[in-house]
Amino acid sequence: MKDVLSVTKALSDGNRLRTVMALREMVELCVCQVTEMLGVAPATVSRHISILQNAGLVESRKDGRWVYYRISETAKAEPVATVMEWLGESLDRSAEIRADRKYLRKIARCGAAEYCSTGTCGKG
Amino acid sequence: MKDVLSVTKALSDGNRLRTVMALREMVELCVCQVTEMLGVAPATVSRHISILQNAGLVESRKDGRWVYYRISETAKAEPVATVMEWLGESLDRSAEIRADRKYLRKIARCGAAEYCSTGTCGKG
DNA sequence: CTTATATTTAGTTGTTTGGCTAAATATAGA
DNA sequence: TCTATATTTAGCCAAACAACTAAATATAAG
Repeated sequence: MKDVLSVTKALSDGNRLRTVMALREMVELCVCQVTEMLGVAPATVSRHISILQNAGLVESRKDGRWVYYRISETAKAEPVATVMEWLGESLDRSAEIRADRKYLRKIARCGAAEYCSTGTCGKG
Repeated sequence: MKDVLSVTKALSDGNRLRTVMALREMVELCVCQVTEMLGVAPATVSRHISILQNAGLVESRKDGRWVYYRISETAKAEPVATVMEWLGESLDRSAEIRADRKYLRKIARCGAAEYCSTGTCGKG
């Protein structure tokens, strides 16, 4: 039951739901990009993502100064894929998630690194 | 997003997960039966069940002094059915849920009313 | 009508959780 | 090496939450 609880608890916060949906949309994002999207402190985002990671929903890849996160392979396979499918069906048309996607498109125009460091890509 | 959060929050507590699984197993249970199973105060169970009900996961039927709860029709239909399916796949073999089922079989030998009121059916 | 039982609501308490800032860690680049 | 940037960890605070008890509500039965 602990495994199931770690997943439901991970998904029982609005900022974490937004993060999961953003990763489903963009395939891969670094912490600073998620931070921009959510509008909360980097430390807070880091903690949210680690909760998603401990639940097995996301996995990471380190590249220089950046850590990129994406939906984990186990989250794409059964039985957790069932939940992810439900999230998609239930949130794809949600106003908050649509607004996030609009914002993410702006971020995606530049590489993650450029976006985070230079501020030359509409950041802020 | 609020709807999705109400469901994930409802499922992010161990006693509520046990309650949902019990209702999946037994079709219908009154508050006092769930109270026996969980081993917490009736008021606590009542509050847990109302959270499940507000999330649309269970529905009730009043019969005299008793209020019977069962998995709601909307929880059996898409898209929420997807989540319920995941719960089944993930928890059917869980130790806690198996123990609950064993206990529920004892309760099921008598009617709900008899079990709760008389104490002549192995209650306690 | 009175008592007993089932459930819910109200109010209290300790724990968990989400947010912050500050400090620590890791890496890139001057 | 020294500085700047990205991320994480630690520590703090306020809000949310799960548990309890006591009281309120509803119904059945004597």
